[in-house]
Amino acid sequence: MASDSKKQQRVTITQVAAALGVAVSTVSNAYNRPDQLSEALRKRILETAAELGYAGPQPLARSLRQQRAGAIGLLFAERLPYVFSDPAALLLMEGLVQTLEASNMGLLLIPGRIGHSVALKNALVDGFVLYALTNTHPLVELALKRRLPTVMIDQIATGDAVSILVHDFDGARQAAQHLIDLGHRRFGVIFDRITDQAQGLRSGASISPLADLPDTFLALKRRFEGYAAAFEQAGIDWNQQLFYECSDNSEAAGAEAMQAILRSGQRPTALLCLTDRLALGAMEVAQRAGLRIPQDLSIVGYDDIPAAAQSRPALTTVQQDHRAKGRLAGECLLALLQGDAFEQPDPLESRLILRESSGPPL
Amino acid sequence: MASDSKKQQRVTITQVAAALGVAVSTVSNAYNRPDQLSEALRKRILETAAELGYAGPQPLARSLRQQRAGAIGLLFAERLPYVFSDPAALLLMEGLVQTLEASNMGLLLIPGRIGHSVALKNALVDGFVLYALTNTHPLVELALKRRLPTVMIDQIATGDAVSILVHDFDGARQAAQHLIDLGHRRFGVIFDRITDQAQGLRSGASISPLADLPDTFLALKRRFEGYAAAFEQAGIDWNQQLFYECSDNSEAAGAEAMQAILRSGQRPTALLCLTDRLALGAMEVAQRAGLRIPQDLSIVGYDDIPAAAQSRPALTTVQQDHRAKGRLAGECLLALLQGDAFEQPDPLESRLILRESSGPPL
DNA sequence: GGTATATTCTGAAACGTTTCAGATATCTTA
DNA sequence: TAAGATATCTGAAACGTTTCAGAATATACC
Repeated sequence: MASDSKKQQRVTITQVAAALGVAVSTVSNAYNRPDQLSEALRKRILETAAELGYAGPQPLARSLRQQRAGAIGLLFAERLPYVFSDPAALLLMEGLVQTLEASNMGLLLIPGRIGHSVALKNALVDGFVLYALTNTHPLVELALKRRLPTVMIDQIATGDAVSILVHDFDGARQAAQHLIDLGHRRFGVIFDRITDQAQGLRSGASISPLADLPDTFLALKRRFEGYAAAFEQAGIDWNQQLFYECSDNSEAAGAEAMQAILRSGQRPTALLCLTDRLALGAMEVAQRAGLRIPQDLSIVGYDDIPAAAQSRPALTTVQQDHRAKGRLAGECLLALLQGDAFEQPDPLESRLILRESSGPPL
Repeated sequence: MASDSKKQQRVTITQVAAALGVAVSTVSNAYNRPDQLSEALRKRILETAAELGYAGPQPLARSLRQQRAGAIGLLFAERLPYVFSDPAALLLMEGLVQTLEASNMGLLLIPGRIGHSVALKNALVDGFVLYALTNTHPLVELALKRRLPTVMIDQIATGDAVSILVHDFDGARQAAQHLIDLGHRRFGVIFDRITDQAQGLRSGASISPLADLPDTFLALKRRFEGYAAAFEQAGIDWNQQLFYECSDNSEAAGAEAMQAILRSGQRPTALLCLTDRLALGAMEVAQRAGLRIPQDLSIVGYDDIPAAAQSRPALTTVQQDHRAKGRLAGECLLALLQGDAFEQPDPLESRLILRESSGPPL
């Protein structure tokens, strides 16, 4: 009996059954249906299992048989570590996990490096949540190929998927309208990357919200449209405003944008930032350059991440309930898994939160 | 052919093979070993698969056959959503995910509600990372029962598991020594829950670091011992100090602790907090009560979370590299999975970061 | 033309469970 | 005591792949 080899053989249910001379199904029942066998035999089985070092029914085999993985997969455009530094994403995940936990489901974070999709193809999940992806992203297609229940956040669902949307148009329009009402006429707009190579300062024409950008985040597009609607109503020429495309969504990127805007010579009196992280980075640089906020420059963000309320001055921003978004995504996916009647949920509200970073221009 | 029923039958590799009159193994090879069949046939197979709506080899079956899940599981004492609000845990996860991503491994967040361990028993993973658990926590035992490669963070490993440890004793001693050197003699110590019911203000004797608390976090114990060592060397009586046991690790809990300390009448000149979150909560309350920091009260934290550098005044604290800790955990686990030679890694460094929240007593 | 070598494809045995219809044995009930 | 109900256990068929030794066919070489 050469058993103590380095690569120890895993003990299986069959061996436990053989050791006791009972049927495999009886051992299975000992674990899963205690009412199906006598208490005495069950106890003997569990004891023998412990002696032999049986680790209990192997989840992979059980899952194959039952055709369920007990987890849902979260797919994300950025490299995985990034998600842990993004406050909005974290709140969303918190909400998602809250719902899943109640159903005893796990959350699998799937590494999504472009071009290397093996992890996605092999992910042991019962469904997907797609987040921060554009409709044309290669991972989306691959995920849909899996033909699992799917919910897409901030994206128009394709196929049988469910969409979780927010009223981004309204939120953005409120933000722009607020600044217009305060008397602003010259704007800077700072936004996350929409092209492969972030282009920095851009002309308004090149990113007209109506131009069909090849591969754009829906939320970003909707927000542009909201800004544009407010501009148009006030007779403000979109093409005359200053735009800056960042390389990513981070405070550092926002800071870089602000520096470029300062260098540009054109001096907007108000900044519309497509995320709070960009806004906070820009604010810091503006202050360091001696600008008073909001007297010399008004700044309005988007998302209302926790840091927005704590900055000095506190950031005026558009609030959306990221946690609720995550919870809703989880609920929709669980409903889908149960085969419940299919129904697209209503878009979530977003509303302007007035704080200290916006005021009338001097 | 009643095929379009509600619960659509999943297409399998067998059906694809049958449709083309080729062997199942050939279809499998078309997906996994393109060099094993002619390009022409492979193309036909893939086309037929697409027509039939075959989603590709089902991961569960493949995983069972290959005996690998392609993910590792993270186990956590707190309810799952909590982890997303804990800066130290997030940094750790970021590091962990960074390592895993490089090996195309996913990270499964396992819901760990006590008493309901079904998710843990069924988790489809190749190994575990245990974090923020005490050695006697029921989940630990259950995880070890799975007999998978395991790394335990901030915990002495049992069985074949690997331990990731930090020099907490040194870090804590440095923190206490720093305050002693500044001239402090009366201390308050604020710490996270160590008993089922958090007890608030406690006597020093009841939590003597040498008393064997039944179910304590190792890191917390080591930090106590570090404080105690510094106290003893300076002739400061541990039992005369003021202790407060919080109900959880949060800013709110730290705030509550500070209020209790203020009400107690005893007024320490310095506060040793076992985490930065507790320290920041306490600092806020102290300031609101009119205390100047550090003149009226010095505060030293532990962890060096990002918020520590940004508080006013910036928090003096003990730094540990949470990201590196997560990375190391990932590397150890991957090595274990590969069957590499087993070796306990050295504990990580921790060192005092001097900032503005500590100074000589008035 | 015959042997050796590639190339392409196949069959059957795993992987380790759960499930469910049925086989025994035991208990009620009239 | 016969018949029905109940409790306990069994056997075999899935679940959907991958793997690997070998069969069949084509290609190369002397």
